[in-house]
Amino acid sequence: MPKLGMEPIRKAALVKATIVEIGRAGSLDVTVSQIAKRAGMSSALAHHYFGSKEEIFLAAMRHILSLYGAEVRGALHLAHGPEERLRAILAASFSAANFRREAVGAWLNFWVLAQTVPEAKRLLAVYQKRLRSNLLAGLRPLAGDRAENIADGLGALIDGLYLREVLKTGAPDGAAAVATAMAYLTAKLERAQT
Amino acid sequence: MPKLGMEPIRKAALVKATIVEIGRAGSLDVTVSQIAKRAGMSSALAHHYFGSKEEIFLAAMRHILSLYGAEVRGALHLAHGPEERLRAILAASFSAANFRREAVGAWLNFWVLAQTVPEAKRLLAVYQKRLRSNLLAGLRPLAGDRAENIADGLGALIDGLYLREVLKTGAPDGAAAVATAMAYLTAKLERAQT
DNA sequence: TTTATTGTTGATTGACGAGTCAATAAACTT
DNA sequence: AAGTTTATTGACTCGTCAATCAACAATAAA
Repeated sequence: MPKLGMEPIRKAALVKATIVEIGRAGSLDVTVSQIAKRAGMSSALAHHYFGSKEEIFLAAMRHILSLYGAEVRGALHLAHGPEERLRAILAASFSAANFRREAVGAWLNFWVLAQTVPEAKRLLAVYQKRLRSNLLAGLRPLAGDRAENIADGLGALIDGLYLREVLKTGAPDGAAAVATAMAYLTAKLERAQT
Repeated sequence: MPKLGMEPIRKAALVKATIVEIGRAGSLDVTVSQIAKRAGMSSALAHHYFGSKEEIFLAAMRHILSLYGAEVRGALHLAHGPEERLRAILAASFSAANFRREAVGAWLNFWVLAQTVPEAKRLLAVYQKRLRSNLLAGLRPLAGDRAENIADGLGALIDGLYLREVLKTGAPDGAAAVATAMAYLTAKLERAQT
């Protein structure tokens, strides 16, 4: 059976399985065996490819972060003008892919991971910084030097909407979240123009 | 040594120690022994009084929630008029007592706990509901039927500001958080009046 | 066809941790 | 004084889990 070039395939399977398992368990208390099993291999193999559980978690984080990043970039690419770009960022943030229960659960737990694991903290900081600078790019033409202020509030609001999604029962509603964030935005912008 | 009436004292000590340890560890991966040690007793005694680790966590949650509730109630008591009351809620939310690193860390982890433990979820839901109704009471006279909309956004914003505090390095800045939340509020209110 | 190299796992190790228990002691009751 | 309740702990059980290892299989390189 052993063909060559398995490494990327297995790694990808493990990353995917990790996100699913964390989402299912709702916590980082997931065993390597569970993850490996879901990914269709032995736990020994998981260790073989990643070396440690922590590395598996970090890889999963990078994956979620890069998925999100790609989606934002894609949406930004199609959008023209500041308003459209801002809306695109919000839409990507709450898109079906990112705002699904399992991803949101994983996200929350990565936040916890960041408290202990410096590399996890770093990754999250990168995400925050990128979001901030994307928002600023859209906001500056519209709000001038009030842009930073608005961007920080909007960033926190986005994170808060994610957080609240965790406690909700029933299917996630990305559209509602986008609406809330857009409402914040327009309120702030109208005010900035005065 | 054994005096009578130790139960409440020991329970209180354990609750306090739990919050400190969770804050320190940045996760729920805290052993009963650690908690008990910090509270100055054996782990067996902790089990004796609480029965299980989960019960200890829940007691700690109730404590934090009730501290917060008391602070809001106290602040509300002194405030007159809708605007003042809203400001009071925000000030209480980000007061030095609630917004300190260790409490924020514990808060985040209780969110995680809520994913697994129904009682924890219930407690968090109670908190959310109470916050919402407090905000609504202040908002309705100012914003009429847009109050609900604003309250939901503001609630999420508060949670988001907490979340972001976790990643920050350095001392927490409650005043800045209040300012951000107030800015949201005034922007929304001005808009509502139109 | 030897000899690496890569893929793969069952079994094992070693550590840690929640919860239990038996035993001891001080205080209260009668 | 004898008996009961409350406080307290060290030692122990039992389970779990991350990480390692020895061994085996298949492909590629020499």
